[in-house]
Amino acid sequence: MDDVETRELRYFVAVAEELHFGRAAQRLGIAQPPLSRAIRLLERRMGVTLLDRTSRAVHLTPPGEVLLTEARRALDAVEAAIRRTRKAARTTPRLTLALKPGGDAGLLRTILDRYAASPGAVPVDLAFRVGERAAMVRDGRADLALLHRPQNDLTGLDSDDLHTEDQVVLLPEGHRLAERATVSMADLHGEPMPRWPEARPGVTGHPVTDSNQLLHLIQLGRLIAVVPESVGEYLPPGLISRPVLDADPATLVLAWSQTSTSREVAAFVRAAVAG
Amino acid sequence: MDDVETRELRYFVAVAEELHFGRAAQRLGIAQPPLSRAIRLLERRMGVTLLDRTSRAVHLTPPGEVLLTEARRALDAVEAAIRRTRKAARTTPRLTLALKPGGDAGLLRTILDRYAASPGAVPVDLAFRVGERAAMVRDGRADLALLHRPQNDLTGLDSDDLHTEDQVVLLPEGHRLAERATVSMADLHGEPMPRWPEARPGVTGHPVTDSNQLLHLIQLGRLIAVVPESVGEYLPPGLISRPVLDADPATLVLAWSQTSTSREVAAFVRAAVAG
DNA sequence: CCGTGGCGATACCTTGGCGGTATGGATGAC
DNA sequence: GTCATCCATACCGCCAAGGTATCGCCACGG
Repeated sequence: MDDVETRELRYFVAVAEELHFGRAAQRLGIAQPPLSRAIRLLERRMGVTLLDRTSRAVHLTPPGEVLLTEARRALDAVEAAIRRTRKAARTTPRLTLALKPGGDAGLLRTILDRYAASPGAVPVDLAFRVGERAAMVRDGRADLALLHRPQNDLTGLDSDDLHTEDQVVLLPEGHRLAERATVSMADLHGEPMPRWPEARPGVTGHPVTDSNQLLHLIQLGRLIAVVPESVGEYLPPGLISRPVLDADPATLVLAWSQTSTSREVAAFVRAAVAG
Repeated sequence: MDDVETRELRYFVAVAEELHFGRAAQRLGIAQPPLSRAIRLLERRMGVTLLDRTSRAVHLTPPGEVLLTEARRALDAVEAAIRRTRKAARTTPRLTLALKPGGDAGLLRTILDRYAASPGAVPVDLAFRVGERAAMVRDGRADLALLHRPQNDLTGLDSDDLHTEDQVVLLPEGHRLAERATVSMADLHGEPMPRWPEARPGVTGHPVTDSNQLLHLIQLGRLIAVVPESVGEYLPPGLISRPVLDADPATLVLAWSQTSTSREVAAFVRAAVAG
């Protein structure tokens, strides 16, 4: 196979995202002509036209669309390789656990204590992120993450279930559903819902980036949200929660990379599921 | 992140596999000194010692082991990107379906007919492989594969179940279990079992590469094997099958890449599950 | 203890190709 | 028609990848 270098893939991704050679070159920190040449060379070697260029506009061809997706994936894999290698070289191993603030259903304290008491335990760093937690595990920035099934995409990850709980809907006071003791998914149809970063493709809704923002938007009557009941236990004033009887239960899972061979990750998982 | 090129990863993988700079250089078609230099440069940029070298032997360090695994994965991703892009560029699309000879439980004829009758159907190439079918889908050599769950590792693949069947054990005539009408998994404990190429990590057993070889080895009394009952229907002389009552049923699945956006793959899957 | 052979590292040179600047050529806006 | 925009082409300089020759180290045979 004619060798394709990561540099060429990075160049292609930049152009494909910008759809503009000049801006892409600027983003890459090189001049435009070498970029044009590099892309043309890549196309010749692959024997495929990746971009339709007129002097007015640049478009991706269908194979170009494919390469954009696949090249991003390949570049992620290269980055993950480097990160995991560097991590493996650390003399003092540590674990990084990615989680959403408040997204541990109250279990984390026990898990951390139990892990810390196990032989060979290493320090655990907590990385609080709203979205991107699965991506962090995939590319090696985190060793473990607390995710929710089915909300998160667990592709490429191994996981163990920690806890399943029913879901509730968060409503502003005075909402038309606030008088009901319980609601069903059908009642929520048409209501504006949040879309978290890194949700599975196909999920639509109002983009939100953190939970305070979400609570604020609900309080203002702009959104409602379905969340695990443990999240709905302590709410700021102006918000109420109601059980959603027919919502799929949310399962809190502990996830880690399928490629992990780390003794520390295995020990942490053991501690987490032991209870 | 300091850019690492695929060339450097290929060089590292070659050295890590050969554990010998001279042979690795020969395999790569370059001279030994540039290879030594490239590896050293890679180590400096990553800030990690990957290889312990004495003038007598070369060993992988623990981070080197990690990089070997991860670099292979990353190189596979790059290759898959190129292959899928080229495939997408073909003016006359085709589908490639990887399957094990006889491993279709008799369903394939119907599926192919139904797909061929669907609008927009394209020619389907069949790739008969014993192992490696999942890998073919992952790296783009095949668009679809018939696999068995839980025997195959479906990581990175989407799949739909086609058919579930109970399993039987294949025995040579005169085997100690041959007189029994049925057996249980416990009865098979300690018996020599086959290990197919590309089995999930952790599965142990006598390596076999094709089904004729397997049948022959069973006939010779060297092995026994648990297989789906459709495989055990027509057996060469000297072999008998007995139901294994408590074996997990084997599910024949149709699998394809999670990253596939191909209209043709989607149509084939629809045709396959429609019945 | 001293050759000898095997192997990776070092030194030094050559060259391909990557990136830069200048400019051309096509196209749409007015 | 004129101008602006934007990608392609032409040409140049330089770095780094690859080649050859050689060194230094170590295991092994005698």
